[in-house]
Amino acid sequence: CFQIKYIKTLNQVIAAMETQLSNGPTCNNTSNGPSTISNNCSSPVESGSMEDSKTNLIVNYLPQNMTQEELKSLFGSIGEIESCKLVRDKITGQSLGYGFVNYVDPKDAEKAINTLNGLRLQTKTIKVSYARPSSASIRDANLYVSGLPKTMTQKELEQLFSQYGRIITSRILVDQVTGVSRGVGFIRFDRRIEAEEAIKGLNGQKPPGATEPITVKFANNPSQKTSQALLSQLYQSPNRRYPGPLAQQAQRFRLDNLLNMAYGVKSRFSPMAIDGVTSLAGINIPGHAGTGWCIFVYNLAPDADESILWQMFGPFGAVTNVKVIRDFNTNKCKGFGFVTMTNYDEAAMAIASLNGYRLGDRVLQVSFKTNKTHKA
DNA sequence: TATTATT
Repeated sequence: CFQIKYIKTLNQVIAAMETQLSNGPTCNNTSNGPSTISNNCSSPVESGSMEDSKTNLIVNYLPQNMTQEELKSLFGSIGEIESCKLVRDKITGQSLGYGFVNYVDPKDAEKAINTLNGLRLQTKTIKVSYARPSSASIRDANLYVSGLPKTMTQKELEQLFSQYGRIITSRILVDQVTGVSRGVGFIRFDRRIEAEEAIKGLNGQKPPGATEPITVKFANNPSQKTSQALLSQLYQSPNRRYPGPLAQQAQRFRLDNLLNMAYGVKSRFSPMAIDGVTSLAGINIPGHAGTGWCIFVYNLAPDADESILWQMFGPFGAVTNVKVIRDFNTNKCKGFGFVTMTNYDEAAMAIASLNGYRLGDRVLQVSFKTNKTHKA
C-alpha cells in the first residue's frame, strides 16, 4: 500500500535539536546507516584539498519525510545559509534521504558538522560532512557485496576493499532481531574507477580465511527502485478514488511553500510556527492536538461508509479514527464525516490533497474541523 | 540478495 510519510511536526525537530545542542552529538553509527571506520562521527571533519569547498555540506540519512524547509530551518540555526537543497527523485518527488547545505561562512559549515553530525531525527542518525566537488567520476561508485563470511566485521570488510581506493561508506547488513551478519553489505568508493577495480579484483574471490567466494557488483540505483515501486502502485489500482503520487507531489510543493512562509515570518524554531502555517493558509485553527487532528469531510454520498475514509486518508499517514455521520432513521450518510489523524503535517497534507477532490460525482470539501457546529 | 552519498 502506497504510503506518504510526510513531515513530522517541526516541534519534533526542534526537540531533537535542543536535546542535541545541550548534550552534544551522539556517536552512534551502529543503530542506523553505514559508516566508515576512518570517517565516523568522532572525526567528521576531513582535511580536503585546497580546491574543496569549505562551505558546502552534504547531509545524509535524513528521515524520509523531512522537507527541504525543515532541513533549511535546522541548519539555518547555525548560521546564514547561501543555499539548501533536499535531493528528490526526479519523477516521484520523493526524498532520496540526503541534501546539501551551503553556508556563507566556512566557520558555520564547520560548526554545523560539529553540532549536527550524529543528530538523531526519528529513526535516523544524520551524517553531516563536507561535500566533495561534484563530478561524474564520483557517481555510481556504490558496490553490493554478498557471500561474506558471517564473522567478517565492518573493519575487516573495509580492509579488504581499501586496497582499491578511498572508501566513503561501508555497511554490513545484520538480522534485525539477532544482530548477526546477513553476509551482505555495501561499499561506496570515492570514485567509480576504484569501484570497478574492486569488482575486477574481488568478485568471485575468497577473502582471507573464507571458504566461499564473495560476489561484488554495482549496487542497484535507489531512485530506480523508488520509481518502480511508485509506478507499479499507480498501475496496480487504476480505479483508486484518491490522488496518485504525482497529484500528491503537486500538493506537497504547495504545502512546502506555506511552511516556507511560516518559517520566514516566525522566529526560527518557534513552537508557534505551525500555527503560522494555518493562519497563512487561511485555514481555521484546528481543534485539540492532544487527541489528534480532527478533519471535517463534507459532501459524501448517502451510501458512503467508513472504508472510503480509511482509503482516502490512510495513505497520508496515521489515521486513528474515522466516522461517517448517518441519519438515525434511514442509516444513510448525512453528507459528512470526520477523520482523526495523529500528526499535524500528515493531516495538513491530506487536507491539501483531498480538498476539492472529486469522489464519484461529488466534489469533497475537506478542512480541519472548526469550533462551529456544522448544520447542513 | 539490497541501504538510500553529489545538486
